Amino acid sequence: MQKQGLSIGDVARRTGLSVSAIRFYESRGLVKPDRRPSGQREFARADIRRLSFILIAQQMGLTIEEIGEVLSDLPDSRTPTKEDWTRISRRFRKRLDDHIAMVERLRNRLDGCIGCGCLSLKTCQLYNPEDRARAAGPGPRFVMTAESVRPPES
Amino acid sequence: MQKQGLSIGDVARRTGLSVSAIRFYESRGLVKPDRRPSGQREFARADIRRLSFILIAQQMGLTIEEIGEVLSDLPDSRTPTKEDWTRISRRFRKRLDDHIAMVERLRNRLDGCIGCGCLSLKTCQLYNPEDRARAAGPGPRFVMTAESVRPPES
DNA sequence: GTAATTCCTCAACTTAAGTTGAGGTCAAGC
DNA sequence: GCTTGACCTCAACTTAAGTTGAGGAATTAC
Repeated sequence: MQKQGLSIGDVARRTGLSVSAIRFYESRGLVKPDRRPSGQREFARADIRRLSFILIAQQMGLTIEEIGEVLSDLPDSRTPTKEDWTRISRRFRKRLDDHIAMVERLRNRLDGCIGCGCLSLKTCQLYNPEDRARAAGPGPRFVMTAESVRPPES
Repeated sequence: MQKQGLSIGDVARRTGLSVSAIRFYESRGLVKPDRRPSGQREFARADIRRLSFILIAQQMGLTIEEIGEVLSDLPDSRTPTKEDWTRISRRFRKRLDDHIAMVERLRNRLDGCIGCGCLSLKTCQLYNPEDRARAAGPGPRFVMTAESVRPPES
């Protein structure tokens, strides 16, 4: 049982992440690898799970910052248990449910518009400005995209 | 019947868009207002509908470029009819359906993981690297976010 | 007739999530 | 024993969808 810990390259290979992405996640506090005397990073086996989790969470639309908050619920001292991870996964379930409900609402409203063919400013619900995302300001708009999360059979 | 056309400020007021956003959309070819002799933009009434449509399409996750392609299906010469708009809306319906299906797939897989509590590298489907979005490279990741599209009753 | 708006262009800035590259150290293979 | 290859840091670049501001012209309001 080699208790040597993994190099960043090992972790990259096992997670499919790029080395630069892993360093970036560290800079954001999502992983905290040890350092060897030489200064090189030394990851624990549990970090692979942590990093894989980041990928899943991103697929669900969480930002790096949000993921950091979620992960801060994991114990820092001991290696996380099944229960630790399960508790966290359950929260995601709610998020996905909310998201699906919202998209279905949008679809229903669009259906109404296809039906009436209106797309008219006064009558069409889709045009209701109150209803618009209040996410104004510079920077990219983050929205749902079908492409960004690939279906199982690519 | 004043056939004067609308100033950019008028259009901004009626759509809820900012003046700078409208100029930006013009720079991307999504609207093509006339110019007055003085150089000021002059919008047609139909442009309001065009711009409102952009907002809806964005809620559905289309990029500006994609929206430009969709809008290029509208006749440039005559004012678009109900049928023109309906045809375009119908395409969105498909997009939304695909998106919902994908998120539901993701949810089902997460359910499996909550059930087994595994989140284990070898067994958990969520960790399958093949399954990961192949959208690598710099720039922001565009993903579905529940917050970015506000529900009707804020 | 002038002051206050509104409009014009163009360049630079913003955010997120990383990538790319320069310049330099460390470890492994032969 | 030295040459690859892996690793280190830090700064600059990328994309999307706009915003902000400078510097100047046109409209409107009184």
